[in-house]
Amino acid sequence: MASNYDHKKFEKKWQKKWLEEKTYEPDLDSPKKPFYNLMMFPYPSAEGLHVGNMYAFTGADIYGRMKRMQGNDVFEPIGLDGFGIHSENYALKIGVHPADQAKVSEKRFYEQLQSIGNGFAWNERLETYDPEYYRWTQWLFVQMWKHGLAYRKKQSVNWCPKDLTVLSDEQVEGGKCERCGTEVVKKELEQWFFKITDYADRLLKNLDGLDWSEKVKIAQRNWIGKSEGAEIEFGIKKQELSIKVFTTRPDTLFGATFLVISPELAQKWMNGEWEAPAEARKYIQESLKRKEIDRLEEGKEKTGIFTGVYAVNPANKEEIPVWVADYVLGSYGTGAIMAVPAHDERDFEFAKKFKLPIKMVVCPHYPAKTCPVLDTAYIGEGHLVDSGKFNGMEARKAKWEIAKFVGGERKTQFRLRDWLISRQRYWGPPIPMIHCEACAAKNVGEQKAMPGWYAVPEKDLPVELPYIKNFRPTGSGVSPLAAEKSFYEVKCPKCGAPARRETDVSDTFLDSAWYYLRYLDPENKKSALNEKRVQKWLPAGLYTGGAEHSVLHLLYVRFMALALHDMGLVKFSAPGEDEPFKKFRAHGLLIKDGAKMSKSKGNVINPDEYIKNFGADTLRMYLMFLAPFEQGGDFRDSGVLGIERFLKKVWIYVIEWKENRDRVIQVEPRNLEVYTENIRNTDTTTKFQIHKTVKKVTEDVEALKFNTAISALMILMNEMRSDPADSGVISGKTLTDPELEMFLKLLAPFAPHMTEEIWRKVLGHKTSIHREPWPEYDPSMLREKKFILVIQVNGKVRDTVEVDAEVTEARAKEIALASEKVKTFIHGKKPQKVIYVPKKLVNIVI
RNA sequence: GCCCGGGUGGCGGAAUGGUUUACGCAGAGGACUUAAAAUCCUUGACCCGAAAGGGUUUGUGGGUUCGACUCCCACCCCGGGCACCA
Repeated sequence: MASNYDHKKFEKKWQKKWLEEKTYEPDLDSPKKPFYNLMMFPYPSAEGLHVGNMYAFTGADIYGRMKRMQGNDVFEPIGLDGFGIHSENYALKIGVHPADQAKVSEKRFYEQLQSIGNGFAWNERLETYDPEYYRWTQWLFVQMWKHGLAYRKKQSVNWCPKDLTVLSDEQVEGGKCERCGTEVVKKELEQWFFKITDYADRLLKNLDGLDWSEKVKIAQRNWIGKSEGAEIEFGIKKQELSIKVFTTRPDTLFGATFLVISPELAQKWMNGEWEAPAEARKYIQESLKRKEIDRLEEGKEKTGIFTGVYAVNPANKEEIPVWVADYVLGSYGTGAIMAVPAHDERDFEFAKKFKLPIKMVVCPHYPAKTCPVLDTAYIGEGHLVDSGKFNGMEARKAKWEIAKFVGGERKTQFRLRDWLISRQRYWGPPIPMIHCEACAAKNVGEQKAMPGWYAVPEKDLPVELPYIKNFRPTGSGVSPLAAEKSFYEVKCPKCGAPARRETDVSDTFLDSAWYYLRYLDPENKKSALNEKRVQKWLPAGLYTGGAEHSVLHLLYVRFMALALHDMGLVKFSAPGEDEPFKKFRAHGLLIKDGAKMSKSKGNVINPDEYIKNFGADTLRMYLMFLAPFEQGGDFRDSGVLGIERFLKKVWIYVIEWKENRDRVIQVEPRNLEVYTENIRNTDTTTKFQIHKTVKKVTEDVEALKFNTAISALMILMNEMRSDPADSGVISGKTLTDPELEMFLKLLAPFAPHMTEEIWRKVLGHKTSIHREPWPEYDPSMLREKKFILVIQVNGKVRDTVEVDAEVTEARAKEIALASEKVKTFIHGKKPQKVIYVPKKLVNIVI
């Protein structure tokens, strides 16, 4: 008798079997149809895997499983992004050494990742904190250095005064530390940077050719922030000085009624020959101190002060005052702007507050000679007025002419800044650089601009992270490694003099900027990557992950790929291709009962319990059934039951189907043919449904719409179970062997364990269902013989009639007009129009 | 403020110009059972009506169309991201 499916018995068993049989290990060296199914690897920074991780991995895995069955060699690796501040903070929180915690987390995470039933290629797993991995992360740093893409510079960084540590930009939320809520201050520190700005243009341009979630592309475009404009020089009266400003609106130059310089630039002046008035000096110093916090305060009023200096507007030779204000950024453009209050909201606000003149030069109601000043800045199109010889021109068209007129230089600015790569923390790959005082004094070194600096020779890599007791952040702006003499004392690789090793570690995002390359050959002891395999497997077929990485990981990883490509270190399969991921899809966010899951709310779902109670198959399907994958979903306990029932029904159906079939064969082996033939002739609705489902599921999985794919499988199951077949020996409709197998294969990516149990133990196949070819539908089976003709009167449905699929237009209209129900709405009037939509409806307009 | 999503039954959602609410959950009624669970069957937007039937309905208001959840315009609300980038 058909007993219930017991997931506890089967899931572990098949997971083990898949490992033994290497079901999900493709031939990395000679794949026939390589398909790299990559998903963002997790960072183990909590008690265990979050159900949100499982959501992401399951969706990607279902897609990968279909691709595998469609004949691709699918490579679906997994690993741990275990280095870095997330994991270190977790270790600090629970009071364990990060290196010890890593071992615990590794075991725990891998067990959990095993239990969700993904088709991971376990042989290729990697951990970023493994010296065999970070040896090559350091090697990449050295390559960046050698190619002039890594440099060192003094710059202000985010500093949390409570946690006594540097924070990365992404750890600053609304000007506050994401962990303790303390206001972040700025601190000047010497830092390592990667020249991502060199690639700004390419990173932007390449986006057009990428098949990525549109919101991610938009986020990257905004982050790169390309602006085309001009640099225009303003002379300063009575002094030899001049001020250069960057503007995207040279057409409004005649409306520039004052200049504003940033406090940073003002300070530079003060260090030079400028005698700042005491008031200004005070303002500059104060704003330099609290700038970052103030800027983020909502509804903050603009502040500023007059410098006492006047400049000359090069367009009309008018004298205009120079102000210093903190709404102008020192790090963007030239650090100075021309203020055109009539046509810029920020300048308008500033002019209003300090009663500075506002002059309209772009007029929306041309041909008025002058234009009244509006109560907000006018940023729209219009014609120029009050602009000398340019009067009457369309503002947009005059843009470059005016710039040229005053000798301005065309310039492109990017909002993107160089990537700050160094961290004053412990748990990361030490930056493989050595500084020699002796060489510095002699002004020699590997890079002219940075005397005394040498990369650690490649043969000496990795620079191992020592196991030290005092791994806590020091608060003094240096890494805890700076207290370890045995670590930092080295000899200069050039002159042999005593030198000092860099004690900062690199950003976690560098670890994750190349992991996908290492996956292809994680054991490689000779080089960072296996060029042949890289060329075969990349660009990846699909990359999936969270949208929160839109402008961090996803930008860094592209940058590194471009840089490696230019260094000649990687070549992808298509000639000239330099992007690693042609297709990227962001999964949605999983929430709980309408609210975000968070530890403070206590509503974080632990997948373990659900796997234990319902099984991985049920949880996988439930997560995918919630909503479209790219939209996210709302996790509610009650919904799990629906999937549990569905899988139970599948199990019972198959068991009964098998028992029934065996009984037929037992009586007389030849009966199977007769039996099958009978089925073939009796039931066409189910056959139609099967082929329709194959089409639907295939298309939906391809589009990552797993929710509707599951719904289609349910509809088919309901159909299979309805109306006892003519034979009367089995409840529900009877399928032929190939038909039942088609259904099972469609279900296999969603419920890999149960379908495998059925495939091999119930149906007796020798090899895995997950290596079976994906079912194809027969288009001729999809043709319906009849359809429901909808009859409308004035667009409202009044009747429906089942008609032959081949019905002619004339006949359909005739049927519609003959309908009794329709007649009562026509009231004997003559229809003005009768519209026929083939296979759909007739609309009678009266 | 700007950018991106989204607003459809009691709930998650389906439908991208053609029967609104597929599929699932919860609910109601019934069968089986000593009983419960499980399972199965029926029902299932709202209003009027005993019923037949009719009317209304996809955030709001307008428009295009024979026909609009779907396209266009304006507005409101929710979620997410960016935030003085000149």
